[in-house]
Amino acid sequence: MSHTYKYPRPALTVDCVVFGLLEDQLSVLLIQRAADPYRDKFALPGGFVGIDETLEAAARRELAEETNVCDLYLEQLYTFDALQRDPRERIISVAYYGLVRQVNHQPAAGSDARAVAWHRVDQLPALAFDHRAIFDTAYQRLQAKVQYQPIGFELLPRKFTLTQIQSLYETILGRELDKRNFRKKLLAMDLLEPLEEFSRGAHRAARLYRFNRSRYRLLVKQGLHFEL
Amino acid sequence: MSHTYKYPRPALTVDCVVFGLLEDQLSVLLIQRAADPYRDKFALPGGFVGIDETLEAAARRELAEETNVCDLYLEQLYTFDALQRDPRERIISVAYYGLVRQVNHQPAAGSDARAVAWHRVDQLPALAFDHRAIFDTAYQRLQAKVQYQPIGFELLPRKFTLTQIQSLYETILGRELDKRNFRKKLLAMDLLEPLEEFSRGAHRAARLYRFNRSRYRLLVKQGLHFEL
DNA sequence: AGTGTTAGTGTATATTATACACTACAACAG
DNA sequence: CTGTTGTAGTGTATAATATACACTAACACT
Repeated sequence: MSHTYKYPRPALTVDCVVFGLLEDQLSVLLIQRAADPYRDKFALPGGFVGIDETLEAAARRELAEETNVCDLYLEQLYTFDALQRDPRERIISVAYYGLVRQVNHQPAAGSDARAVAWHRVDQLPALAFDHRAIFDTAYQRLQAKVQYQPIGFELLPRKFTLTQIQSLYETILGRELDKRNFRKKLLAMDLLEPLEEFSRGAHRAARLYRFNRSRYRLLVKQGLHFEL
Repeated sequence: MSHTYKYPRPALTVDCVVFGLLEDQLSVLLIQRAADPYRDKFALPGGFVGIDETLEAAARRELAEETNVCDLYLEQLYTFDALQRDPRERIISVAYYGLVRQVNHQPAAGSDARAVAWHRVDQLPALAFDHRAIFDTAYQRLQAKVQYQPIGFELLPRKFTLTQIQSLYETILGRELDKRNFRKKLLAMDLLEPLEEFSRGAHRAARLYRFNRSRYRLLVKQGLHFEL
């Protein structure tokens, strides 16, 4: 199981910036490395790309192996290529960012990872390699994207209240939004299906909504685009 | 000069979608392949990434070698990773898109290329590999990006008239724009320096302008962003 | 001197974004 | 069972922005 090439090739990895809501705080999934280099340091989950798998498949495999997280929205972010980003050898890494709906399925440490945990984006520890730069790129992209594509819903449960989604947007964008204007705009897009279900708990119950994915696809086809 | 790795690695290439204006038509730089696979077919310029060069450096090197084009705006586009995109072996390609100011420096065929030429984007021939998909992605990105970042200027000479830039935008976006509104918005951004020079030719001379890059950077820092 | 072609300019209207405050309802405590 | 507390839910007036639209100015050429 050894392979010879005429010219030396950069190694190829994927790294994943997975966002989720932990106690209503935007958080990122980090592992603590079990091996050198950067042993014990925090890092993004990721690993080498097999010869017979797509990048996205590699990202999903590594996430499952290292963190036990699966079934998530994943999208390619950027390819990081600095010459010295890894002290071992030349490694080029294709970064993906992901959104998970429930932070329920507790992440479980797997191979290569001493521990896995969610970390609030405003309280990140120092990261290994150039992972801080990768994270920054992902966070910027999330902030930009959330304003013109309805990906925020990927972070919420399938049924949610308008208040929930508003506070999600406030968390991501880092600023407050006007309740009435937010609801007006959001409902005007006609992407949310009101349900006959209501939230339970102390205080007045709020109506639950569901994101209508097929309606979204239809609107995109017709040239209309979501903008918040 | 032979290298052994424990596990097989995908090969890594860069491909470039270089846009330019040829006779006022948005065009793309294509080579005609000199070697198999896809010998004689049209393709995007590109090639393998060396172990000691960044992706952008590889893109610039390949462009210079194959097409003699240099000094251009270049930006990473997307990484293409389908399993069978190359019939020879597993190759992952990082695509870049570029904008060149003058289509003067006639492209000259170099290694790997039988011929190099500009092709209007609305009259592209069939392309080798998955290069059609790469081109489509690049064109979409250009159309999207031109509306919120002033990259269009990279396609024009350093001194240009308002009519020139308007018709450039019309070409890229594929629709007509209102002259007065376009000028109003563009000038309101305060990114163009009016010069005391005028175009020459048949008919009334038009004032020349210059893009003020440092002013642009300043505005971006202050949170203001270009939007057309 | 006249003709043809492009350069250059302002205003009125429609659309969209913003700012803002009260009532309705449910749970819980007493 | 009633009062208190905390969240849900709703409309309008104003400001800002986008759009639609037509004529005069300047130069080159005949």
